[in-house]
Amino acid sequence: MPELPEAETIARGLAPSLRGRRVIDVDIVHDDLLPQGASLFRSRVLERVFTDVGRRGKNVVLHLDGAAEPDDPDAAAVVLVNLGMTGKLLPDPPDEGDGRSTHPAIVFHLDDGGRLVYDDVRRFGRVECLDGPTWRDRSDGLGWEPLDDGFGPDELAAALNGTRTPIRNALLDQSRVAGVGNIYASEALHRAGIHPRRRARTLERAELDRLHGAIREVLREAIDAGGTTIRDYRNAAGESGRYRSGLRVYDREGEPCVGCGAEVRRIVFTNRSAFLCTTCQPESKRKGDEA
DNA sequence: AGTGTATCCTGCAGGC
DNA sequence: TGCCTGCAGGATACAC
Repeated sequence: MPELPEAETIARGLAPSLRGRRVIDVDIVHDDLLPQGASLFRSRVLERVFTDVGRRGKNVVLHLDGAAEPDDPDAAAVVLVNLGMTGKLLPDPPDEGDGRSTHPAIVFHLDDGGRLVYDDVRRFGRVECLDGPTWRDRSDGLGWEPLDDGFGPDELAAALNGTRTPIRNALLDQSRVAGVGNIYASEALHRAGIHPRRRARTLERAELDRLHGAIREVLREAIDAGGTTIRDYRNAAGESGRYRSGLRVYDREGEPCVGCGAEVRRIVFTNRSAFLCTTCQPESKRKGDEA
C-alpha cells in the first residue's frame, strides 16, 4: 500500500527514534516475511545498532552499524523493509488503544527496553538483512528516484525505453522508476492529461515533459501532507496521512473531475484499478495505436 | 514482448 | 445478524 511518499514519511519519523539503539533480541511471529529464513535473519541483526533510516523507492531502509567488523565499510548492513500493502513500522507502540500493534510479524527488542514492531495485516511485506555490497546490487536493480536532481524528462523517456506496455503499468514497474504505485500513477497521469492505457512508446515529447513534472509534483505534495491514507496506512507515530483530500481521481469514482466536471471513471486492467477522467485523458484515437 | 490470470493473506464494505 | 462477493497503496510467476 505505501508508495514513495508514505515510505518517506515513515523513514523521516522513524530516524530520530531509532538512531543509536541496539537490537538485543528478535521475535519472529511470521517467518514467511523473511525470504532469508528466521535463523539467518536473526543472526545478522542481533547485537547491531541502528544508525539511520532512509528510503529507496517504496522501501524503508534501516541502516545498521558494522558491529562485527567496525573498520570494514562493507560490514555495514541494512534491514530492507518492503511494506507490501499493509506493512507498518511502529517504534515503541502502546500495548492498548490507538497505535497499538494488531498484527505483529517481526519484533525487534532494543537495548533500552523499547521495541520496533513490523506489523502487517496481510503479510505481503518482506523484511531482509543485507550486507553493503548486496544492498548496492539490489538498489542498482531499481529505477530512478523520481525526485532526484538527475531525473529529468530525458531520463523518464529512457526508462520507458520504447515499451508498448500501457503507461500505467510502466510507471508501476519499479525497475523503471522506483516508488510510484497505483495511487500516484493514476494521479500523475490525470495531471498530465494522459490515458492510463496509452502505450508508453506512443507518448510524445510534450506528454513526457508533462508526465515528468506531474510525477514529481504529486509526490512532493503528498510528502508535504505526510502521505495518503485510504484505509490502513499509518506513519511511524501511528498517524494517518493527510493527502487523501489532495487526490483528484484515485478512489473518486463517480465524483466530478476537478478539471472539467465530468464523472471520474474507474477502469480495470492487469487486475488493478485505474481512475481517470475520460475527457481530460482521452483514449488514443485507434485501438492499435500509431507509432 | 505483452497481457491476462492466479497467488500470497486478512479485513471490510455493500448487497441481499 | 449473517452470508456472500468484490475489493484493497505490492510483487511475482505462469500460460498463452
